[in-house]
Amino acid sequence: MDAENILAEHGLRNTEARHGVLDVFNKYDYALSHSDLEKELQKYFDRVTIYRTIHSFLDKGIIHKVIDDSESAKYALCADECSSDRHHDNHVHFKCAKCGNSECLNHVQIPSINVPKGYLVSESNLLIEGVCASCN
Amino acid sequence: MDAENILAEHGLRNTEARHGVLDVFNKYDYALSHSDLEKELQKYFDRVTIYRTIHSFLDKGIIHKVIDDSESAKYALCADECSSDRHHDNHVHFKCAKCGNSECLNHVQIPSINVPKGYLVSESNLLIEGVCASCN
DNA sequence: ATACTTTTGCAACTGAGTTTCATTTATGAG
DNA sequence: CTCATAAATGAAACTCAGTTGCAAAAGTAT
Ligand SMILES: [Mn+2]
Ligand SMILES: [Mn+2]
Ligand SMILES: [Zn+2]
Ligand SMILES: [Zn+2]
Repeated sequence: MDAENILAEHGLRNTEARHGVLDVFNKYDYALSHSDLEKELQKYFDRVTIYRTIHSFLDKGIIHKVIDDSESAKYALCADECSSDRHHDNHVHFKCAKCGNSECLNHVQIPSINVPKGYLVSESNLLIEGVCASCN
Repeated sequence: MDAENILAEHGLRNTEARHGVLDVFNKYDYALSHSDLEKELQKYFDRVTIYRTIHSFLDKGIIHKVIDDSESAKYALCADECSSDRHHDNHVHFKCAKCGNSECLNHVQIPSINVPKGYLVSESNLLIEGVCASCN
């Protein structure tokens, strides 16, 4: 799906900054931080605009946060039909110790876990660290 | 085990700051951030000392990092015999949406996951979000 | 084309974490 | 116990991620 349609379907105005950010996400197959985006886009857009774009994409279900022990937050495109109302990003994330990239293992589901009595689960987040297929 | 022994066993000098930080960790049953520690200890020690204490405890295997989608890092005491050489913190972490606390579910192991061909796993980190037993 | 609303740029700000260096403290040898 | 040495601490300054307020610019519907 092209950038214009993605924006329209999630109720966002079609602006150059959003288009540009989407293009960068499509260009890489691993999760990107604000500074990754800024490296490619700072000639065109202000850093605050990039932060705000990340927020609206998160909010509308265009991207999801990839939790990672690194200092700064990373984000990746949602694979399925996520929306403001509901994210279905129930897959495992993999962080490579060699290249440092974190990627979505979209086809590896997070197993359900038995928690102790009294606890209620709403969502899970699983990060696996190791060496990725490209670096191995 | 008392603070002095914990420090000695991990090859750290017995100082007031380290003793104080250990006491705060023992006082709470959930993971603490630097600012949580600072709230209790700022009258006695400099904030930089608290940062450095966290680093040496991490390094020596006295505490481990609790990964969490929150802005700042959190840490918890290691339950088993962890050391510089080896951490055995293979348990699930639980973050409560109500109270905001993250705790170690020390008795809930992270299951092993089948990753795609070509990937090598070295460690896993599982965060479950929901409502904790106290808030439920 | 116009009016209205959202988005953007810019500057200033906050908060987490780090670095440097001089001073103080813990520890082990004598 | 005293002293020498290495390690730990405090203080100030700094870096980097992320946020806020506000005026200007751009998108959208009529
Ligand atoms: Mn993902
Ligand atoms: Mn833990
Ligand atoms: Zn890799
Ligand atoms: Zn709770």
